Amino acid sequence: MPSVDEQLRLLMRGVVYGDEGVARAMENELRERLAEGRPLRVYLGIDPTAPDLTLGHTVPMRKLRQFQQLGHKVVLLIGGFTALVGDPSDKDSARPMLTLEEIEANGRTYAEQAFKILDPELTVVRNNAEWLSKLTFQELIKIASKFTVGQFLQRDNFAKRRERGDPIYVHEFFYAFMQAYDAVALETDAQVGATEQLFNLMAGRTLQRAYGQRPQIAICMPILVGTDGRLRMSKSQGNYIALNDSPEEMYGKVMSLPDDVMIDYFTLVTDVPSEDIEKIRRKLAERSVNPMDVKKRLAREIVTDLHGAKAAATAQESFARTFQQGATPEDMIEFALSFRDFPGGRGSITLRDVGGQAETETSIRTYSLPHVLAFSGVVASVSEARRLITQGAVERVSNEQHETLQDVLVPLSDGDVLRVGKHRFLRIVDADKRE
RNA sequence: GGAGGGGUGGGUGAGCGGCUAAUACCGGCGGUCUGUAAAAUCGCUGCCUUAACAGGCUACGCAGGUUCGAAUCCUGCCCCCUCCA
Repeated sequence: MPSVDEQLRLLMRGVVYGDEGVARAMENELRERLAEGRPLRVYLGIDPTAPDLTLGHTVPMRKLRQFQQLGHKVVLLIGGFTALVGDPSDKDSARPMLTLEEIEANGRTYAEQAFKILDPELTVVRNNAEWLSKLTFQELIKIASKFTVGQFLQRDNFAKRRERGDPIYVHEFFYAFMQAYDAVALETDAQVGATEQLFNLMAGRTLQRAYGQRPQIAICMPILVGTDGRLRMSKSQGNYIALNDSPEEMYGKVMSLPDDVMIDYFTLVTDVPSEDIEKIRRKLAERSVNPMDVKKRLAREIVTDLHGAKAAATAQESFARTFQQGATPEDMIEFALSFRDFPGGRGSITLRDVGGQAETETSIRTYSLPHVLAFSGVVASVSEARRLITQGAVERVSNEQHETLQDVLVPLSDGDVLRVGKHRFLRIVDADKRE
C-alpha cells in the first residue's frame, strides 16, 4: 500500500465540498484513518431507478475504483429499498415511486454495468433491502429522533420547493434516514457520493455517532453535465451517455459534446493526469490546437475505459469514415422487408423506356418509405417519417452515392442503406430473398 | 374540519362556448453552414389514411350533463396550493 500522503493526494483529487471547513475536516479525518494502515470500508450507493447506468454514475464509481486499487474494501450498494422512496436530492420535485419488479429488474443489470469500472473480484455487492426492509417502526422513530425538521427545511432543494409552494412529502425525509442507516449497517469508514448527496452523507455521520460508531468520511464528487452541456447528466433528461452504449454510439456522443465541457469530462471521467489536462486547457485557450482533435482524444479515452482499446480504435475509425468521409457505418439497425407481408409494400411497377418501344417489365419492388422507417423503429411514427422526408432528411447512401429520397413510394432492394438525419442508419434486408 | 385559488401538449404558460391540434417561450427534431461542437439561419414538432389536395381519430385532472357545437358553461369525484383551525 502506498504511503498515507500519496493515497491522500490521489483520493482527495477532484473531491469537492463547497465549504472549506468541511473539506479540511474530511481530509484530516481521512488522513487519520489511512494512517491506521488497515483496508478501509468504503461504499457507494446507487438507486436502481432506471435500467441503465450513465457516464455520470462513473464519476463516483471511479473514485471507488481508486480506493479499490489502493487495497481498500469496496462495497457497491444497490439501493433496492431506497429506490422505493426516490431520492429527493437531485430533484426539485417529488419522484414517482417505482414498483418492486421494476426495481429488481434494474438492480440486476447494475452490478454488471458497474463492473466496467470496478474490479468484480474485489467488489462486494449488497442491497440495502437486506436491512432496511427489516427495520421496525420503533427503530425508525429512534433514527428520526436524531434529526430536526429545521435541518431538513434548510436543505436547498426543500427550501426551494417550499418557496415555490410545492408539496414536500414526509416520506421524502425518510430517504436521508435510510441512506444514513446504510452507513450504520455497513459500518463504513467512508462513503462516496455526488455533491448533492452531502446532506445524506452527513446524516450518516450523525446516525453512526448515535449508534456508537465512528462517523464516516464523506467523499463528494462533482456532478457531470450531460450531452447538452448544461444540465446534469440523467436518464430522464435524455442527455446521457449510457454505459451500455455501443463503442460507436459512445464515441459519437462524446464528439457531439459542446467544446466547453471537454475539460470537465477529462477531469471527471478519464485518467488523464492533471498536468496533461492543464496543458490541454492552455492550448485550447490560446487556440493552438484544433478542439476536434482534443475531443477525439477525449472520446478515445472514455471508450477505451469502458470498452477496451480495440473497440475504441474501431469506433474512432468508424467515426472518421462515417462522418468525416461520408461512408456508411458497419453496425446499424437492420430491417427485414417481406414484399408479401409488409403493409407498406406496393407492388411491382413497370418501367418503359422513353420511346415506348421496349416495354421492359422490371419487377422493382416499391415500398412506402414512411412505413418502412416507422416500422423499423428508426422513426417514432409514420407521420414523423413523412415530415422528415419532406424536410429532405432521408437519403439512400449506397457506397458513396447519396440520393435524397423525396418520394414516398420508393423502390428498395436488399442491402440498401437509408440514412435519416445525421446519425440514424437503417439497412434494408429482403426477407423473401433470404428464405 | 372551514375559506379561497388552481389542475392545458415533453416543460413553462395563454386561451375561458365555434375562427383551437389549441397563441407564445423553452426543449426536441430536420435543412443550410460546420469540427456530428458552439453560434447563426430557415423549417418541422399528436396519431392514422393520402403522391398530393384533403379527410378521419384522439387530446386540455376523472366521470357525467347542458348545447347544433365545450379546453371553455353545469354537477359529482380526485389531486395540488394558500390562509385559518
